[in-house]
Amino acid sequence: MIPDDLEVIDFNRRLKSWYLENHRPLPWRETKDPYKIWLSEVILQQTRVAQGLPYYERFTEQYPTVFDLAAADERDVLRLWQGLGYYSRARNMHFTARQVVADHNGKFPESSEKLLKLKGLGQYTAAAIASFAFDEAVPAIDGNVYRVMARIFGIQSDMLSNEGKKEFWALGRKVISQEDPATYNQAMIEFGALQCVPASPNCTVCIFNDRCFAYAHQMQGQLPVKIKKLTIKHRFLNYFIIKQGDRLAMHERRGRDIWKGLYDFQLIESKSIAATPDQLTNPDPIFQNVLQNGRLTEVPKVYTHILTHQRLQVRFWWLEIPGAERIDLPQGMAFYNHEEVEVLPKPILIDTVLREEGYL
DNA sequence: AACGCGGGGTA
DNA sequence: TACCCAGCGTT
Repeated sequence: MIPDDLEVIDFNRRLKSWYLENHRPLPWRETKDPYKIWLSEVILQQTRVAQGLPYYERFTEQYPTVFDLAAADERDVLRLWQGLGYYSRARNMHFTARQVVADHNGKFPESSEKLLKLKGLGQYTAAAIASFAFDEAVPAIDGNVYRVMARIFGIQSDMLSNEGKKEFWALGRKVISQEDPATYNQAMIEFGALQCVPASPNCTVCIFNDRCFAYAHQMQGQLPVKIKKLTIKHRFLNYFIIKQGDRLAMHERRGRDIWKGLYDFQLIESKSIAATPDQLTNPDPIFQNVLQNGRLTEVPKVYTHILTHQRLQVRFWWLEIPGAERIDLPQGMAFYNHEEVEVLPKPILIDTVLREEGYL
């Protein structure tokens, strides 16, 4: 199971040969530019290649260098990120771009240890950039690689526990090719993505089936071990889309909750699904005043929006204010015209509803 | 060490 | 449904 030096050499020879024949041509593999590699790695955190690819194209076009990204408004960065999820990635990326420009003259630090200090770069991403851009011999272990290692080498400890991670990373340091660490890391990731897939891998055609622990013991379905306790929270959101003319009242979400930095509407959260608006309580006198002055139209559909950790049931009401005279909006809210609404970063749910309602 | 953080694809 | 995806930051 734990390979000796000769086995490591053989393993690397076969892995690299497999990679050279089978890898997908992906744009971030054609460059040594640490900025573009960083961009791709952040985009691909918890994100499939197919989903991230168009975002990578748009970001490299809109912000070709770290200076361009650093000069951008966070709002525009979030808007370009819209739909990718885990929006703290975009905020941290923007923050780090500014830091790289301000503190490092626009050049990325050239070791995984230094890269690790940057916001948004964890052990995996720091190692990936260090090996891909600077050929540092440090293993980059993502979900794919955990799976490949657990199966081939028979690692049965929990890959989500700190103890388990230590074991995987220690073995990774032992197995990684010293001659070509960049290709080794790319190959391990690609092997997990294409051959050693999570469900029903086709082991009969696998180049490692003669030395794979999982295949020998028929434990592909058991490995890797991931012990996760995820509690899903049910929430009921009620949105009032305050509208006057073509303008909508929106505000930026703040604090410790989902969609931080994105824009949404007047929200009243309830303990259960609300049939009518008067079942919702909002003591804000300003909102009550808007409610008095507006014409309420309900969006008939109840939207169910699934996040990893929350299940949202969401209702919308249009609250149209007649005329054009100025009206006080609840704290933090402001009117945005059609063009502005379009460019504000919004949760994908909000974007979807505005489209289905014919506003966008 | 545990938890929170999106959205989409697949079996 | 359940699981997974080139994970990270906060507490």
